Amino acid sequence: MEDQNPLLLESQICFKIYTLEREITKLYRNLLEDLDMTYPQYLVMLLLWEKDAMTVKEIGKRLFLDSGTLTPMLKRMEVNGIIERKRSAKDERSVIISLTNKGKELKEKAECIPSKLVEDISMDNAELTILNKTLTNMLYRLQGETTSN
Amino acid sequence: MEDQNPLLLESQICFKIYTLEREITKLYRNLLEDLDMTYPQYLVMLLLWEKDAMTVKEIGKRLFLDSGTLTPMLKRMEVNGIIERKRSAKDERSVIISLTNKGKELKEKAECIPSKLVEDISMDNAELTILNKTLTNMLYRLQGETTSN
DNA sequence: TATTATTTAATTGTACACAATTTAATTTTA
DNA sequence: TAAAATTAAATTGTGTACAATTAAATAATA
Repeated sequence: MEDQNPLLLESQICFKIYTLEREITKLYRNLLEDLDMTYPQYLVMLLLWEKDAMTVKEIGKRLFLDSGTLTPMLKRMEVNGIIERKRSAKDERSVIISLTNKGKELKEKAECIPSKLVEDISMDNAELTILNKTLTNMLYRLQGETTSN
Repeated sequence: MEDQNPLLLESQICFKIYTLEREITKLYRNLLEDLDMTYPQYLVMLLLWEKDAMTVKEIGKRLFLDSGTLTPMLKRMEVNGIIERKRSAKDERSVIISLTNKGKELKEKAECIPSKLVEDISMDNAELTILNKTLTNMLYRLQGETTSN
């Protein structure tokens, strides 16, 4: 099973992660269609459902996204009426993102998503646990390099 | 280690894959900077270095990308002088993508990339093998659903 | 305290990604 | 063979990503 040619596309784990990410986004696209949000937007909502009212900075830190991505995305979410954006009174540099009532109400409709997703993926728990561990390990190594500057 | 709240962000494998994909793209960005190409463009080049002259259709099938992504990307690669695009004489609907001399010459400069990447990731072979297997499995399940329509 | 440095978002510009539609060419079939 | 169906790219429109820069506010310090 050794790889003769390191340039051979199929042998590359990175390509699989690249492809898998898009397949997963596709799954979420279907699951989130009713909620009228995208996967990255759903990630923001997960944070806010867990703890309402966070700054853009905090959200960026948790999702590893910068303002160039978040600012326009959060504006779209504001237009859709699921979040509010307002400057912090304490520190005018910061923008606080909080849920609207509509945004809060969506939580209930989203509760079923993780289980549906696990169903779609249809892998047994043992394998998922190993995968989770390996991904965590890999992520730790890569982010150790990247976030240290 | 069981998860109380299934909506908790950190517990989600999908988020890790989403994050990992961007970390990997970041690694490639650095490695490919000299070659003046992006990661998706590099994937196209891998295919062409392996077998020159493919249609857009074939490339899309291998990379799971559609013409909405490929057409503008291939045009950029053409502008950069690494590939050529021309209509097939046999079937005017198809566009054949082939390497220019500059594109062929880049292969040599790219030979070192996989090893550098493995170095950056710095995971042992056993773990990489398991990861590869699990990713393949997961991909098989997801694409089995998605590509069947 | 006035100046400098840092921090937080926003902005600008480039490059994917993909759904949906359009256009042109080729096949199929009535 | 003419009409209908299919196929391959291109186009249109929306939504991330991210590097690099800018603007405004706050913190640090000379």
